[in-house]
Amino acid sequence: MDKLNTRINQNDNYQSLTDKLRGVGLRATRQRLDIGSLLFSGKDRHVTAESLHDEAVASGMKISLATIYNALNQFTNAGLLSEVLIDPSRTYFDTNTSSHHHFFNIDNGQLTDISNEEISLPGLPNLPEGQIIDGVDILIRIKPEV
Amino acid sequence: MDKLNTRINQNDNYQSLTDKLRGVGLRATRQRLDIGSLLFSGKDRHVTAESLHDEAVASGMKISLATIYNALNQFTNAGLLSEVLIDPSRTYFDTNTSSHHHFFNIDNGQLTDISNEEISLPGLPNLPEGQIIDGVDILIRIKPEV
DNA sequence: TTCTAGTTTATAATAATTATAATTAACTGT
DNA sequence: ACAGTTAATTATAATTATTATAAACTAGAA
Repeated sequence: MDKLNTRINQNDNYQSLTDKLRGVGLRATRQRLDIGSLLFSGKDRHVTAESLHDEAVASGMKISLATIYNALNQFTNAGLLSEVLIDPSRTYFDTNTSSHHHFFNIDNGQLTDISNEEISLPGLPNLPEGQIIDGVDILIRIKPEV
Repeated sequence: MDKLNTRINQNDNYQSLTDKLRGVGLRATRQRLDIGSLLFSGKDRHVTAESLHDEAVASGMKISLATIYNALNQFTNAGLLSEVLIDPSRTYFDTNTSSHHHFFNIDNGQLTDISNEEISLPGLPNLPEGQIIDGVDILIRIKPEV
């Protein structure tokens, strides 16, 4: 019954997550719900596969790293996450999928969102013939003064 | 003498490259001169370690991939190249080290420079307290119309 | 020319990510 | 609730990009 209670509670707690996953055509598995509970519980987040796996393990969740990779890629393809270009040696995922940009603190690796209202790009260059914009990424690298 | 002629011709052709390398504190080795001749012969270029190695081999140059990696990183540290954030799975190097930005054609992977005059970013957001800008990267992803 | 610190290179090591294939679990219809 | 089908999970191997190692080589100084 401990197991049953957990199951029931999880289903309760995860109902909106379940809807979210089904809404994008993904089965609501325990692992995806657990991952989703870490990613989509309020504030926006930036994670790597490894950081998220560490966090899941620390929370007592039983999920393999392969599943984390799969889920992050599936969530991204489904539009629940977006990929951020920060560091060629690691892929970062952002729970904020709206159009926005980033500060990257080169001193400590911290990533901060910049909302679209805080920045403007009025003078867009002429696009090559026959091409249209798919997206714009602005990364402002910052460092401590002095 | 064939070998000698080659040596002499290379020294002639590579004189300005030799100066360039010495100017940044790097010895003018045959391999660095060969790599430099591919990178700095006029128009600006975007390369990966592997693409440059393929090109060097195709030109009959005898350079190991490890040396290409070493040279690209040394050139970058010395300011002769800059690194571009395009694709987390590969590092791109740009011979254009002035402040500028990029179009990235998501359809064919082609990278094109956008000069600073073609783009403007007037409304910079407020920086976090005590932080200053180290650099700004703008990447405009484009794709074929329709 | 000789000496020495810096360089090259084959190779091994590392690190992030993806592929494989067998087990397990979610959904669909009954 | 049940069975059947399909998809997901996972341990593990494979792959890929990159960096480290250490021995052989070489550029530039004396």
